[in-house]
Amino acid sequence: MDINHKKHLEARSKVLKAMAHPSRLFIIEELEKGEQCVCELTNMIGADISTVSKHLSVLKQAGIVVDDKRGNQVYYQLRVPCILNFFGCVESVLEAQIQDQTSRLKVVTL
Amino acid sequence: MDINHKKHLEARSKVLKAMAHPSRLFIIEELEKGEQCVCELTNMIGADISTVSKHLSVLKQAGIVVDDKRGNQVYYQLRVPCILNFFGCVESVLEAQIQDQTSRLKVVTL
DNA sequence: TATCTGCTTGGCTATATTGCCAAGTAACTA
DNA sequence: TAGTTACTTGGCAATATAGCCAAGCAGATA
Repeated sequence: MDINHKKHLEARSKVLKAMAHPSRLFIIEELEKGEQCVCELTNMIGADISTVSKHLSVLKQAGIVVDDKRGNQVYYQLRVPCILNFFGCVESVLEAQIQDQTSRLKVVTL
Repeated sequence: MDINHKKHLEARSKVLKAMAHPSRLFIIEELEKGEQCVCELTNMIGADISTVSKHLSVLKQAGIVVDDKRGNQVYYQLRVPCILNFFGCVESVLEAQIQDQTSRLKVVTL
């Protein structure tokens, strides 16, 4: 595995890691609908505003969102438009898991 | 955010989290080419075999790979065929990052 | 049977992540 | 100017993750 490939894998994994949290996935979903301020996201998520702010900074650091201060509010929006597509495969994995569980259940109840 | 949505986000984030490591991304890439035994992956990654085995068990737990013991070797393969597509969006994020860096460089060198 | 190979698991330490509270900052408002 | 709102940052404790070594186990081989 050459050094460039290694760096590329590290870069990819950082993006995935930034997305790999329920609240951050929720934020991404909401931002698909349009920009949102921190306070609105905080209301919807129901955690401390400092926690939400830190999640947003993780997403920003990873290049997934950008922020825009207007007045005393900060609005976040997605930086890339394709995140929705992104989940087709995650869903396939989840469906496969459900099939597994179902077939195990069948074995048990036979 | 209702409870079902929350569970769904948790399930999604578990899959992403399982993928969010350079060695595990490497494994996924290799398995796209076809099944591999633990020893081959270990050679390519260059870590302890126990480390690689644990990475594989993370991927298995997440439903991304399946294992098949043949003789005294264990072969792993992808459980879902779509992982390659999956990265289109990650790449967009990375490209956006590079654009950012480039434009910052331009500002500096003007 | 004894031993070797391929792999997994337990145990450990080092490091990272999460989420809250408290403190700090910036922009409005009285 | 003083106070309020919206947000970020620092600090802390709890928890999770990563990687190595050592030990265990299953299957092949002598």
